[in-house]
Amino acid sequence: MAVLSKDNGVALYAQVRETLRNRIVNGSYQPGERLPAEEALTAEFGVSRMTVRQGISDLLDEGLLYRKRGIGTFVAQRHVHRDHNRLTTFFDSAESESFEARIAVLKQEVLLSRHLVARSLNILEGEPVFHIQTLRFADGLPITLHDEFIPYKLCPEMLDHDFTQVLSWEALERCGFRIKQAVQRVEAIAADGQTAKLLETEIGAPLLYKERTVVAEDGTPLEFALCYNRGDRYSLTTTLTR
Amino acid sequence: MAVLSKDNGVALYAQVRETLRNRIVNGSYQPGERLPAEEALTAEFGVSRMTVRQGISDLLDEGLLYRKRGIGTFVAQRHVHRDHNRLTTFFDSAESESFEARIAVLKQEVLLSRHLVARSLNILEGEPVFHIQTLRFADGLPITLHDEFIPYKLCPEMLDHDFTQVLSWEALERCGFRIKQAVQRVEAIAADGQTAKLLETEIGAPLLYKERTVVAEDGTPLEFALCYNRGDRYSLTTTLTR
DNA sequence: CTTATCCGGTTGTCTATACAACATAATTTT
DNA sequence: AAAATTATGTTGTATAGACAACCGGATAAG
Repeated sequence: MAVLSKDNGVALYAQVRETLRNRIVNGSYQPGERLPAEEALTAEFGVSRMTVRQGISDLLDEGLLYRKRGIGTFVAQRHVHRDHNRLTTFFDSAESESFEARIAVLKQEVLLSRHLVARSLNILEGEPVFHIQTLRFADGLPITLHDEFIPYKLCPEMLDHDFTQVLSWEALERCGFRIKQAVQRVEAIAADGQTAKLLETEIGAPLLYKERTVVAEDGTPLEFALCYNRGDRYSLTTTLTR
Repeated sequence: MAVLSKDNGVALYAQVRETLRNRIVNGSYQPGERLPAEEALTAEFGVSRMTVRQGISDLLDEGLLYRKRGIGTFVAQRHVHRDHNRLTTFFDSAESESFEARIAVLKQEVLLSRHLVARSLNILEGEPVFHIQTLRFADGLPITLHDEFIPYKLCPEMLDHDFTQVLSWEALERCGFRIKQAVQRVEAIAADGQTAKLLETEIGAPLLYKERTVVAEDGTPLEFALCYNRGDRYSLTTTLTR
C-alpha cells in the first residue's frame, strides 16, 4: 500500500510515477508483467484516474512501460529502455562513464562570424562571436578537439571565464538562457595534420566529426560547435523511436 | 474559427493539435508569438480545456511550442524543431533526401550466433540467427555495407524474402512484432581491405561504423545490425534534449 | 520615489464521471 | 462442432469544474 504525501510540494502524479518506477527497478513488477489496472492504482494511491494516467504517461515515454489497449499496461523488458538522447556536458559523461576529465583551453577570443557559423547561429555574417577552442582529455589522453562559437551579444560577460572548470553552458544559463535541445550531425573524416598532432594520432586517422547546434527553449541558437573526436576512443549512442 | 468534426474517427485532441500545427507552419501564429490562452482555445474549438491541453502537449514535445507558467504558450523559433530521432528505413531516407536507393544482397543465410550478436539479441550463444548482408547504393554509388542478424525463432519464414525489395522490418511486422525503438552506437573506424573493396574506396578510409539493436514494444531485441558507412557520403543527424 | 501589496491573467494540478474502443473469455445460438 | 453473441475488464477520449502556483503590472502605502 502506497502512501502519498499531500503537501510536500511534489505533485501527486510525480509521486505516483516515482513509486511505480521504484517497483519496476527493484523488481516488484517484473519485466513482462501486467500492472494493476488504472482503477486498481486509483484505489491504491487514493487519487483520481487521470492523475494515475499522468504518472504512467511519463514512464511510457521513457520506454519503461508499454500499453495495449483493452489489455493492460506492461513492464518492458530490461534490455533497452535507456534514453541516450540527453544533452550532457563533458563532465557529466566523465562521471557516468567514470573517466577522469580534463580540459585545456587553446584559444579564447572574439571574432567575426562567417558562412557556416553565422548560418548555424542564425545571425548575420560579420556579427561578433566568442570562439573557444579546447582540447579534451579522458584519463589523460586527448580525445576531442572542440571549437565552440557563441554569439557575443547573448552573453558579453563570457570573456572572463575559466573554461577549464566552468563550461560555456553554465555561463549561458547565468545569462538567463535555458538550454533546451541540440541538433547534431556526425560523420567520419580523416585527420588533417594540425588536428592529428593535437589529438596525438596519425594524419588520415579516422575521426568522428560532429557539428552541434544548441538552442534555447524558444528556439534561439545559443551555441554552435565543431568536435573532432578520435575514432578509436570515442563513440556516440543514440536512441531512435518509431 | 475552427470546426472540428465529431465523428470522423479522429480524436478531438488530435484535430486540435493538427489545427494548431497548421497555423504555426503556415504563419498564422508567428515564431515568438503568444498563443491564445487555453480558455480562449477551449471556447474557439468548443472542447474542454483538458482536450486542448492534450493537443498542445504533443506540440510541446516536438519543440514547436514552449510554455511559461503564468505567462502563456509561445511558438518556438523556426530554427530547430525537427525530431531526427525517428526510426526510418533506407527507402524512407531515400525518399526524404531524394536519392535513388538500391540494395544488393550479398549473403542470406542461417548461422549460429556468438559473442556480440548473441549478447545484443539477448539469446544464448549457438542459437540460430538469420544473417543478411547487403550493400546499399545511393544514386548508384555504394555507401553502406550492412550486416543484419535476426533470431531465427522469431520469424522462420524470413528465408523466402527478396531483400532487395522487402526490408526485414516488414517481414518482422508480418510476424506480429511491432518495432518500437532502436539503440545505436556509432564510431569512426578505418576501412579494411574487404570493406574498402566493396565500398569502392581505399584501405584506411574513414568509415562511420554503426551498431544498432532494434527492439519491439515489449523490449525484446528483434534485430542487430552492423553498418559500415562511407564517411564521405554518409552523415547522421540526431536531436538531443535537456 | 521606492517599496509593498493586490489583482487579473495564465498555466499546473487534481477530481469525479461518463462513454467509446478494443480484446479476451464465456455463453448462446446455429 | 462451429459460429455468433454477450459479458467483462481494460485502456482511450472527453467533459466541467475547482483550486494552486506563478507572473506582471497596477495600485496603495510608506
